[in-house]
Amino acid sequence: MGRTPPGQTRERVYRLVQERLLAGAPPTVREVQEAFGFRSVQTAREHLEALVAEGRLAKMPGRARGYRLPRGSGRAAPTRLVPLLGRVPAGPWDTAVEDLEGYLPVQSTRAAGKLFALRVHGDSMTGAGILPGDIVVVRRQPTARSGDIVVARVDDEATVKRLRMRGRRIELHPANPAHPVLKPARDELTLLGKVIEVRRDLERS
Amino acid sequence: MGRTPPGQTRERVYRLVQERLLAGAPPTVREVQEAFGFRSVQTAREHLEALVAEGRLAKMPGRARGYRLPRGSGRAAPTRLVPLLGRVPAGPWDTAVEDLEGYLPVQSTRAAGKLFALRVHGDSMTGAGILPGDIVVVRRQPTARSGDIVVARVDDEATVKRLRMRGRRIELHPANPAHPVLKPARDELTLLGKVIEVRRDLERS
DNA sequence: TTGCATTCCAGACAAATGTCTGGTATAGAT
DNA sequence: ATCTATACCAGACATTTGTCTGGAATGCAA
Repeated sequence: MGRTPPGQTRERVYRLVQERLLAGAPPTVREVQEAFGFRSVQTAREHLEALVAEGRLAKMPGRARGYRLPRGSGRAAPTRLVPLLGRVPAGPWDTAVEDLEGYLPVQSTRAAGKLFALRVHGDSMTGAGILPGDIVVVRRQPTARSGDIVVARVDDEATVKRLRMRGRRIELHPANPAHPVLKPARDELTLLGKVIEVRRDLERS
Repeated sequence: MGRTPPGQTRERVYRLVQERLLAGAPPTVREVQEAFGFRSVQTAREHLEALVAEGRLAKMPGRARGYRLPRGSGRAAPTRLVPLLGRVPAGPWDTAVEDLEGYLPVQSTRAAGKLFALRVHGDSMTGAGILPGDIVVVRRQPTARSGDIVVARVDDEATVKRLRMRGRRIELHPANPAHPVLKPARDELTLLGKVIEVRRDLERS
């Protein structure tokens, strides 16, 4: 019947798909139909196919809930859910995955290793812009380069520090003059991983 | 045949579902079947139903791709794709949504207003742990409380500062002694929104 | 042994869902 | 007027997909 102005409904369909994608899964054609009160499935389908033709949506023909956002339009880097651990993994990796506070979505280009997240305690890295309460996303890796900010366990204590290589010696530098530089012996130190992202929530405060 | 140890395959099924959910849509039962080489659909279904019974997954019975993560298990707060803007929105909101660098997933409890993200230029907030190159997630709102970190436009220049109310006067405080406190007149200032999250990428550096 | 739980298989049914054919109505351009 | 494009409808068909029934193999405990 040509009721709504051209392109107007189209836009709302696009937004619905985007919304549903983030809610967990894209809508079915019939869900779109009902969401807009179309009396025919085909109407919803035409809008969706038009969006695909415009390049604003991608689709997997035949598959249920086959409409997606096209590549590069948001999730260029693969997104992963990373566990936010309450305590630092103590023993072997598997055992400590118990007490977690939740998960947070992280985009990582090198999604290779296992990622986890930690809440920072203490103010030893404030000079590097890492404040108490911040969350650091860590990639588990046994080594790191000088200058990297790392999470390490020294004497059963987990800390976030900047790694410095002094010849063969390892130093852990805080970014706060009130804290000392740690110079642990090799066997006192376990490198848990490298900090690849820092996050701070300012909403609940 | 009881081939794999108890719970082992279950764990991998769970991770597959989680992975697919972030990739756009949860898998179908038969996709799980094929991913693990099961020769029966039912085997995949049993693993999925077991995960639901354990409370690790939720499902919408009958619906295609009906398996989700249960509430509170990661996406307690709804996740949204937030546009990372290259420049600060100049005119009215709609016009400036053009040049964006991408989207990033953000969990927000109060998903009320519109969110956008900006890359920070300059070192005026280093004292508050916001460094040059950091990304701030901003909730668009016309007002803010004293003490909030906000994004404001002053003289066609966008800045991130801490808002202070001095009686009826508004002051924008940097967190760096090298920068001056801004005391703009009412009509020189446009409050774009409140910073609700800070992110720093340490991977590409 | 018996029982029970777990893991897996074979084959089918039924609901959900993508797709298609043919049509109406309105607006604008030629 | 004629043509074209857009927005929509009606009814169907075919595939995808969730679900079910019945069973077999393995390990563990009573």
